[in-house]
Amino acid sequence: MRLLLVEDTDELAQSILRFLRAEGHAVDHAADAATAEEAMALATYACVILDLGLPDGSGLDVLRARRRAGDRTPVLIATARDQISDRIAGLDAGADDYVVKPFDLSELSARIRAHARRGQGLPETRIAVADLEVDRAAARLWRDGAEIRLTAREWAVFDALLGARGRVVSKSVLEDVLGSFDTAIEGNAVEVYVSRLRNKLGPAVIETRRGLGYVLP
Amino acid sequence: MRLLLVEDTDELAQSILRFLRAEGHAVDHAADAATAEEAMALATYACVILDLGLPDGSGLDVLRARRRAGDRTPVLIATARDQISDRIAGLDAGADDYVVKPFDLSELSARIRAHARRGQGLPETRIAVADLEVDRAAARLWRDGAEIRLTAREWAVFDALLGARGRVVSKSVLEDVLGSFDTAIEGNAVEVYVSRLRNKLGPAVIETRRGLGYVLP
DNA sequence: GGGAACCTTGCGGCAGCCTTACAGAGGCGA
DNA sequence: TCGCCTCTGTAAGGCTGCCGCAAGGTTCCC
Repeated sequence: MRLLLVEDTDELAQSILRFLRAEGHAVDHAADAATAEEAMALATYACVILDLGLPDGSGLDVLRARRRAGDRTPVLIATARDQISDRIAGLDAGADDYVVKPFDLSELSARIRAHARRGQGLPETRIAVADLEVDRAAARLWRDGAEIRLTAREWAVFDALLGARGRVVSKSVLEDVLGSFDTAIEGNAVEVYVSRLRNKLGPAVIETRRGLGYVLP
Repeated sequence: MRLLLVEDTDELAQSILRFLRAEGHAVDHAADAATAEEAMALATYACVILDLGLPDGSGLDVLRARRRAGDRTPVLIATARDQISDRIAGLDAGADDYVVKPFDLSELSARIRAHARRGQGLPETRIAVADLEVDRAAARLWRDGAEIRLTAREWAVFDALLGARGRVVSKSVLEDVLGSFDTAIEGNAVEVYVSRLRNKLGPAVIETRRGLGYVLP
């Protein structure tokens, strides 16, 4: 499969390239953010391995820009062992995975297989819903730049509707979202949460389909 | 969202459960492979966190069994730092990701979000019926881009006709469809619903076969 | 022309939904 | 430990509009 390696340390890059090519992959190499962005715009890759510390800018910016442009190519971030916050930022920026440097090459290979195999289908992290701006990964949302705060359960219901956007979600599915095996839900809890959400989000965001469930337009 | 934690070390399990529940997730807990398998068969999870060292068998076997059964729920493996071969085996068995123990809880959470997000990217399946556009999974339909709203029973009848497209559906079958809600049907209810559907969908969509039933061309 | 099958419309009853209120659980600060 | 606050789930009451029947009209076939 066709891969893109974004890595500025030449020695490391060469050894990774050698290994992946030996495995039969067609691998392109970009040593800086500008080249990487250009390559991703020009070609379609099964997977991109992205180093964060690039000479001409953060790899994260490249990633965000591509995601904003609707690109869903699986991206695997390479980071140093102690940069946990980097990893989280990376995942939230739309990365699919990360590997910790120094990484085992056969492990890298397994991860590439895992991600390329999946096809794809990664939605952007910021989406517009009615007049709201929603960041699913961060579990936050805004209207006119002002943040609207949801409680944990309110978000759980809203997130379930987001995940099935455009499709009708039955009340029993939403009950499932709210309850586990041990804490079952009875009565009209779902209705109550929909009501509370409408109070915060406005009445037009969640539509009722009598007898069927609820939809996010 | 609804999660499943498979972890046999009780102390660790409790602290993860507490954390994830505080984030608003509905989390089920399984302490052995048998329980885990049962839970995954019974409920639909947004993501599963799977420990490999279980008392009654390898978590990998559970994973392989589910994948063989066609289950695509995102699975996140938890493994000890030095078990690189385990990680590779896990990814190749169909896992989507792994975290290394001991892991940072907020990092775990970010990874769960990243994977659960992806699990829902189902493509919508729209089909054309006469001059209508129909999405059966979403229970919605459109003409010229404008949505036509059906009530629950109207949709039940229309959906039954869709499922047998091209074949004649007898009135008694449609009565069954309507009766399955729980109240028995008498009289001309089916005719009434066909009439209401024709009002909304146009007269040419549903054809009458006198003495036999109805067809969708 | 007559009968059977089907279509259409109107309407009361009630299921399903919305909203508000409230009590319990849990967290937090003093 | 106590009080305060937020979040959560249940209960109760009110309202909306869907449901199914009924009645009368229309089409089809013998």
